[in-house]
Amino acid sequence: MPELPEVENVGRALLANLQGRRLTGLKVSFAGVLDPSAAAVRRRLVGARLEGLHRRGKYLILHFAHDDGRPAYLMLHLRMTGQIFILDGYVPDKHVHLVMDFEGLPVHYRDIRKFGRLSLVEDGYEPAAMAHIGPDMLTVPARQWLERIVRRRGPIKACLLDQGIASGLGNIYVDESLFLARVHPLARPCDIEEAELREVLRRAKQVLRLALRHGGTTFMNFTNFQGKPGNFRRKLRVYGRAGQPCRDCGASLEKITVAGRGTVYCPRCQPDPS
DNA sequence: CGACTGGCCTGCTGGC
DNA sequence: TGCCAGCAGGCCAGTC
Ligand SMILES: [Zn+2]
Repeated sequence: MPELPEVENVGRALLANLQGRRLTGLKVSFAGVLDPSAAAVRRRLVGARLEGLHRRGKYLILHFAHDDGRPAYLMLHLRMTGQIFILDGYVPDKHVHLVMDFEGLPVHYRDIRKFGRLSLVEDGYEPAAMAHIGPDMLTVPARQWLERIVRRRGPIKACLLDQGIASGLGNIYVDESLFLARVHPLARPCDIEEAELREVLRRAKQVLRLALRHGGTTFMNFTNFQGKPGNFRRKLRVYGRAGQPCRDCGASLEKITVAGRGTVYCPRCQPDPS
């Protein structure tokens, strides 16, 4: 599922292929992915040029401008299974909901579970729709992140998934970050030493940067912009490895549910907080 | 306000 | 071989 590194790669791909091009047409086969409506998106965007984009966490905002200077902003969130294909000879299947035409170059939006959204917003950086989204996890200063998390009483895993504290981590990289920081997913930030919290942030940034370099983690639902699968999955330490031996100590990795998500951790490397 | 839960969706898997 | 329950999870609305 696309997390920060995958979304960053999508953004780079969009810029590399489409910057300066004009959106000349929009074919909609499932309007539910467009907010507030297919008609509104078409009216606002068709005819405008893609000038740039901005990413915060897993959100992308595409910056368009019409010839008269009028701006238009489209916020994109891929959620679980959203994908964008800009590939020669791509044949859309039943899960392709949009085809955006950029002066003859077709851009396909595909989403098996239909959780993803493309929303018109009023600002290119701080739209109202993102008012509750915290700073980007990759760049948030440690001091700011600590202020936002240090008094929380819920499980640290739930806090790392809470995009209002900092944005960008999903289930995969949360489990990886906590393993690397040797912190139990149920530990509470309000009980954790500051140095240990700092280590969680440091590891989270490290994991995100590493995944970015490797083109992201690819399951069956993400293809990076060259159409090649990302190869970060091989490097995962705990995610998807329940019951297998810890790569550090050999103990059998355990699986529990935290914040409604499957959670894998090493009972020896990440000792119980109680 | 913070913590927690259910619902949205579809494809895949395992049990019978 | 087919059927179906259960699982996967990011985010939001609703509840306490
Ligand atoms: Zn271990």
